[in-house]
Amino acid sequence: MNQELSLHNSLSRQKEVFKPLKPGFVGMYVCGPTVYSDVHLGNCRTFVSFDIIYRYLLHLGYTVRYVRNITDVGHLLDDGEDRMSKGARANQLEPMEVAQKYTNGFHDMMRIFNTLSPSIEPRATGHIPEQIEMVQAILDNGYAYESNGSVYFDTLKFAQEKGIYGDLSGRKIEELIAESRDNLKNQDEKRHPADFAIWMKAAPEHLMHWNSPWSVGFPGWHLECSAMSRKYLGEHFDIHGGGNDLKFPHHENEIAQNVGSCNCAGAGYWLHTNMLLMNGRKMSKSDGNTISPEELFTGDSVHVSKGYSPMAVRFFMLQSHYRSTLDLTDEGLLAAEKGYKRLLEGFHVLLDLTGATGQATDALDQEINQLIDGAFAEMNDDFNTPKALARLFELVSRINSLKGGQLPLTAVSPATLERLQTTFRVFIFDILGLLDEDAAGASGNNQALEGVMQLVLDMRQTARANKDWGTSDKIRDALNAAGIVVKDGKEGVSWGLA
RNA sequence: GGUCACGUGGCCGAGCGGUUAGGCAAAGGUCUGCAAAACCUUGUACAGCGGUUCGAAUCCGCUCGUGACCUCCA
Repeated sequence: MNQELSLHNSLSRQKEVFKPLKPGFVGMYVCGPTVYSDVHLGNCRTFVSFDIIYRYLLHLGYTVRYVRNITDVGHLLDDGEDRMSKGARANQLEPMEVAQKYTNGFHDMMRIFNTLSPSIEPRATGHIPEQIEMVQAILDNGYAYESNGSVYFDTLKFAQEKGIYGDLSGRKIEELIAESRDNLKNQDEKRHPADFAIWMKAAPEHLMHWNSPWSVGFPGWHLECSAMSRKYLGEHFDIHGGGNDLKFPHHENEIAQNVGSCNCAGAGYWLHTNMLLMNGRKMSKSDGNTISPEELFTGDSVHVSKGYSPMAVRFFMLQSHYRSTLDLTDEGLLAAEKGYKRLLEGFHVLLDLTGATGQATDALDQEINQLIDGAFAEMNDDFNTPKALARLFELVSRINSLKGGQLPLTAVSPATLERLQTTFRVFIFDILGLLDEDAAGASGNNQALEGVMQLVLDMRQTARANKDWGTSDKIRDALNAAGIVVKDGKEGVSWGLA
């Protein structure tokens, strides 16, 4: 359990042992959503992935400052119009009203998926001065030039002098020269196609704009993350994360801006999550290959046969590694839903286990401890949730066997049983961030149902004792029809929601 | 076109040179009044063709296929 944490660093393209800059503390920046439309599932997968990473770092005992921004400035469209203001005009709303609406929706969805809130959630529009300062610093260092009120990053000069441009995304400046398309707006203002705007002069009708030394305008595409990560995490910090599709140009340019402004590289470890696919293609809001979280929950979509609960979906995501693509399919979701229930049911059974009287030297006792250690070891290996889950499921088999009598509790020590119970609780709820959906529905405000079920099952037991199979089966079938499953065990009857 | 990934048993999905991944589904068995649940057993998979190696799903090459990035995108 005291193993080191290793993680895959996109910069080196290999696993590295994680060493925080300051022992005990971790600074992590994750690129957040652009709030000009509803979140979609792909976003959710990424943020669930980083939620696991955040939770596991906390579990390891780190004090983590988790910064995840809200992009409410918007980015340039091909026609040069700011996305935020475009949405505003279409809906006759203030730009900030649009941003707020979708920010709220994003927060609601993050809550539904049971992700922890970041420590700081800075907004791009709230950090215009910091961004202007960074533009100025880059200009002062000679890595940007002003052109017609806009300021562009001098990518070619930066690449030649620093020699690091392209390190993250594996690109070469020569290739950029050859491949860059020339259909960008203000192309003529740029010295080189690979140059990118860090300050844009606003067109007169542009709604979102601010004063700056160069023009009334707005910050460039990639600047906010550089400015805000530095403000809250410093010139050097530990982890920077985001979706794979942000690697280039967004993250590459972020690094360039960091180095270009203060000669500091920003994050030491770059983590990238892979894409959520549907029908084998990237899920994307721009090309319509998408299913909204709501549609997935309600089943109101041609892509699914039924609705899936948020935790079933979260579990589905945890069954693959964050660096692998994950193909959303109805069959996959169905399997995940059952697996999730099996895991939670195993936890419930485990809580009721008592009477462990074995020794730590018993083979079963040792096996259980090894599986527990294994689950943590898998998490330490680049947050391998699918493998950790595999160990947990092997433990579920042991747990059920202990309950059913196929394995003896006399071969498990009290300490190990307690460790197992603690581990399951910690793993399922704290690390994997799952919620007990059954418990939420069956207990708490549902004391009445508990009482009724107790009565009904008592009556059924009486009937069974009298070999009145007609009555007992009628009760069972009626409960089944009502969505309640009766489970006859060796030591009594239990029930659960189907 | 350039760059980079990936192609695993019925489905999903781990795997990073030698050992059972795991989940779902399926078959047989145990348990049960009958079921359900649970437990046990079973599948001998790694796109194709070569190569390296005592040994390859795992390394190398080629072929085919799919995808991502190169343009806003998690």
